Parts: sequence; structure tokens; C-alpha cells
Amino acid sequence: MTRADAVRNRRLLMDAATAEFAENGMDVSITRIATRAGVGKGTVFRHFDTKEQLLAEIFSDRLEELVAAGECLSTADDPGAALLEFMTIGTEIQARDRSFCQAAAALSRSEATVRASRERLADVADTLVARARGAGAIRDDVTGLDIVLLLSAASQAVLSLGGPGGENPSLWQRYLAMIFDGLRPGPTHPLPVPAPTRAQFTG
Amino acid sequence: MTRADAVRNRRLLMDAATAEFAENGMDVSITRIATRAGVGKGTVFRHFDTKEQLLAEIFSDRLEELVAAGECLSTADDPGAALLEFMTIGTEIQARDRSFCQAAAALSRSEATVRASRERLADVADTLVARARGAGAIRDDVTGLDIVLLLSAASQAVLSLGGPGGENPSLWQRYLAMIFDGLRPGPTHPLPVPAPTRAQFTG
DNA sequence: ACCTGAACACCGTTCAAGT
DNA sequence: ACCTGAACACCGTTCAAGT
Repeated sequence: MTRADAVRNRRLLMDAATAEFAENGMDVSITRIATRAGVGKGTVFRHFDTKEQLLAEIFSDRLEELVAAGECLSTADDPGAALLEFMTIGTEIQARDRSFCQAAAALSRSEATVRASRERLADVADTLVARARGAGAIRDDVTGLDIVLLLSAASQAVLSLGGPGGENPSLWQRYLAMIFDGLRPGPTHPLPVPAPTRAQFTG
Repeated sequence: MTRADAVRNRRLLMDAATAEFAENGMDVSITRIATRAGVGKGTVFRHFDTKEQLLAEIFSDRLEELVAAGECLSTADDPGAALLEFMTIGTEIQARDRSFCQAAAALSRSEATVRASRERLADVADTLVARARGAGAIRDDVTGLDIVLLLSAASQAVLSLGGPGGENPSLWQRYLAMIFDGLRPGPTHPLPVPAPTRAQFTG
């Protein structure tokens, strides 16, 4: 049987790692995480095969947060506003978490739990896009996967300023607004390259 | 006097580091770079105070590439097309270089040489934006700094797919096109947050 | 069953010894 | 004046020894 202190330590480690990764990015040391959790650093590797897997677990949690929000928005009154809200939540999560973008680029296909969350994220994005398109709120050459990939864009733009968005923590809203204006219907230019396929995304 | 082998080694190191950073990101080991250059790893630290400074030197070179391209485009016939071309070149540089985005986020203010290049980049972006606005090619609430920050956006979107854009190496063009459509004049929404100041960018 | 810290192979960086 | 590799303090990861 799994012991009581084991489940407690696992939770302490998840909490400590979540906070440290968010504050300092994915390069924080395991020792630092273990110390913050109040356990020996050997304990980290009893609960997680590798540092990458620990990061994946947390990254997956964040993705599920976004999936849950997206599912709520799937039945909202205004499909266009719902899609914007979905992108807002997704971008805000990244703006608050230094490790999110790094994890998105570094983990991509590796861990199974991440793959599953990404699949669900793509599903809910497809739903939101379909509804928004039906309402005429967005151009019709944009796909759900496009939306998922664009989630990183606005928060990344801000990183060039320095820190975790140290000063100007809400600047991402400006670039999200610009990007969303590019998704609107109207006199758009044809896109030069076809949308990525689901297979490319899932890996 | 600086010896002949010293200037030769410095060039070999810059070339090796440029290639390795582009291919494998900024986490490649100094040993690997030194080996590729054909020198002992102690030599790296004779030419560059730190790994970060070596990265900064290369990053700065890339920025100057873009500045030079921007200066050419400052006198182009079609100011709107010139701005798009500037963003295309900037995004392509990043799509080809795994370390560029990482360096942009990690170095930001630290190194003096980077600061100078960023300043010149902001200058040329201001010029291009002013001309494009004069020609009515873009909305009038977009600044030169906005353009600089948005350069990272399109290439970052693609990173969620995995690798250095392993498969689908031209997908960034799709997202750059969308983003550029968001910069066009017309029925845009007001931006929720003011543009960043030059001081914030320069650090 | 689980925790722990010493031990290992790496990393970036320093520096005494060479030419 | 510069090059070099051994030496140092770290890192992620493993594992024998404890409870």
C-alpha cells in the first residue's frame, strides 16, 4: 500500500515545484524544490522519474485548467466573445508562469500525460472555433489548432522586455488584442501556408 | 599585441558557437562548442568572460543583420510592403535559430552590446512604422516597439509543434500573415493597454 | 514502502603550468 | 600573449543504507 507520508510528500512536492517553476522558470534546481517542499532531494526522484516528468505533470495540470475553461465557454451566448475569452485565459496563464512557454517548446511530444491534455485542448479549441465561425465572428481559414499555437504568441512578445513581465504585467493584453483583430473576418489576405495537421501537433 | 592565432581562434569560436546555438539552442555545452572549433575549452573563457556573453555577442550579430535589412527597407517604394518584409526577415531569422527567442528573453538588459543593437532596432522599426502609417498601410495605434516585440510572436507559435520547427519549417509564415492582418487599418478594436515605452525596452 | 544523503557523471568557470 | 587541461563548485540522477 502507498503510505500516508508518501501521498503527503507528493502533494508538497507538486505545490513547491509549481510555485518555483512559475517564479523562476524551468531551470530551478531540484535541490531548491526539495528544500521548499521540506524533503530530501532523493525523494523527488522516488515520485517522478525525472525532472522533465515533474515539469510535464505540472504543465499538464495547467493545460487541463485551460481545457476546463474552454468547455465552459463552449456553451456561452456569444461565440466570438467566448473564443476571445478562451485566448485571454490561455495567454494569462502563460504570462503568470515563466515555465509555461519553455515547457510547451521543450516537452511537446515526450510525456504521455501532456499528449493527452494537448489532444483535449485541440478538441475544445475546434469546438470554440466552429461556433465562432458559425456566428461570423472570425475569418473562415482559421482552425482550432491555429488558436492553440497562437496562445503562446502574445505572452512571448512581452518576454523581450525582461523578467517574467516584471514591470508591465498586463502588456500581453495589447498584443492579444492585435492578434485577435487579425482573426476577424473581412478584407484579409490569403494565408501563404496551410494549417498544421492534428498529427503534427499530437506528435 | 594580439597574436595571430588568437584572432583566428576567436573567429573559429564565433562560427562554431553560432552554428551550435542555432541548431541546439542555448543549452549546448561549452565543451561541445570548443571541440567544434578545435580548441581547448579554457580558450573559450579567454575570449569571452562568460557563456552568456558569448551568446550575447552572437545574438547582437543577428540583431544587426535585421537592423541592416530594415535600413535598406526604409527607402523602399511601398512602405506597407517594406514593413511586412522587415517582419518577415526578423521572424525567419528566429525560425532558423533555436537560441534566438531564448536569448531575447534571457539576456534582455544585461549585455551592453545587446542594448545598443536593440536601440538601433527600435530606431529602424520606428522609421518603418512611421512610413507605413503615412501610407495608410497600418492602423495608427501601433508603434515601432510593438513591431519589435511582435517579431518573436509568430516564430514562437510554431515551437509548440516540437523541435526547431523540425517538420513544417515554413509554418511561421502562416502566423505572421495573421498577425500582420491584425495590424492593418480598418474596423479595429481599441487596444486595452498603452504601448510600452522606450525606457522599458532599453532597460 | 518510503526517505535520505553520499556518490557519480556532467556542467560552467578558474587557474597553474606550459609554449 | 595566449593555449591548455586539471581542479572546483555546481547540477540531475542513482543507490545503499536507514526507518
